[in-house]
Amino acid sequence: MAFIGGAWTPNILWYLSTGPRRFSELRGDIPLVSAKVLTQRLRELEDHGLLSRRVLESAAPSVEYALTPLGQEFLPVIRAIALVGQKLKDRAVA
Amino acid sequence: MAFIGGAWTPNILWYLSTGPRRFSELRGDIPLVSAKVLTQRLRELEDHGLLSRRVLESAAPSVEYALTPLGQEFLPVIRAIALVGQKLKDRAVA
DNA sequence: CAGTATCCATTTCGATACTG
DNA sequence: CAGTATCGAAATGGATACTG
Repeated sequence: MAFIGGAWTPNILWYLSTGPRRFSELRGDIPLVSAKVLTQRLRELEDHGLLSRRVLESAAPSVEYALTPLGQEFLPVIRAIALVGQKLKDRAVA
Repeated sequence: MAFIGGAWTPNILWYLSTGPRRFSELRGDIPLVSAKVLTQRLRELEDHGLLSRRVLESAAPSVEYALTPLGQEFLPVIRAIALVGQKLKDRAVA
C-alpha cells in the first residue's frame, strides 16, 4: 500500500497505463493536483521503481514519465479500483 | 480510494474477507494497530457501508464485524493488492 | 515547461489512561 | 471485552511565489 497509498497515486498510474506522458499532460489529466504534490508523487513512484523519468532533448524543457515493468505490475490493482469506482457511480446514478 | 485509503483499511478488509470477526480478533490479526485507530477505521468502513457491526448478546461484551455486499465489491481490489505484495516479496527473497 | 521553496492549515497516528 | 478521551508529534496537502 505504501506504493500506491499516496494521494493521486492511483490516478497517475491510471493515466500512465496507456503510455508515457509528460508532466504538463499529467497536470491536465488531474486538474486538482498542485505541481508540488504531483512532483512529490512522481518522485515517490520513481524512487520505488514504478516509473521512469526521461528528459526530452528539445528547445523547450520537456520531461516524459512512463511505467516501468514494476509499475505495470500494479495495473491490476488500479483497474480493480477503477472497476469498483465505476460500479459505485453507476449505482449512484441508477 | 477514499474508501480503502486509510491506514490498515486493506488489512481489515482482508481479514474480514473469509468471514466475520470480532474486535479483539482483528486486533490480533493486525498487532501494530492501536485500539483507537482500529476503531476509527471500523467506524469509517461502517459509515461507508462496507461492513456491518453486530453486538453479540452474551455475558462478556462482544462485537462482530462482517463485510456487507458493498464491502465484498472491494475484495478484488484487496486481492489485487495482496497479489502484487506477494510478488514483490517473492522477488525480494529470490 | 518543469519544477523548487516556503508557509500554513489540516489530518492522522500512536501512546496512554480511563470506562461500561 | 470493546471501546472512548486526550495529547502531542508527524506527515500531508494546498496556495503562492520563484527559477533554469
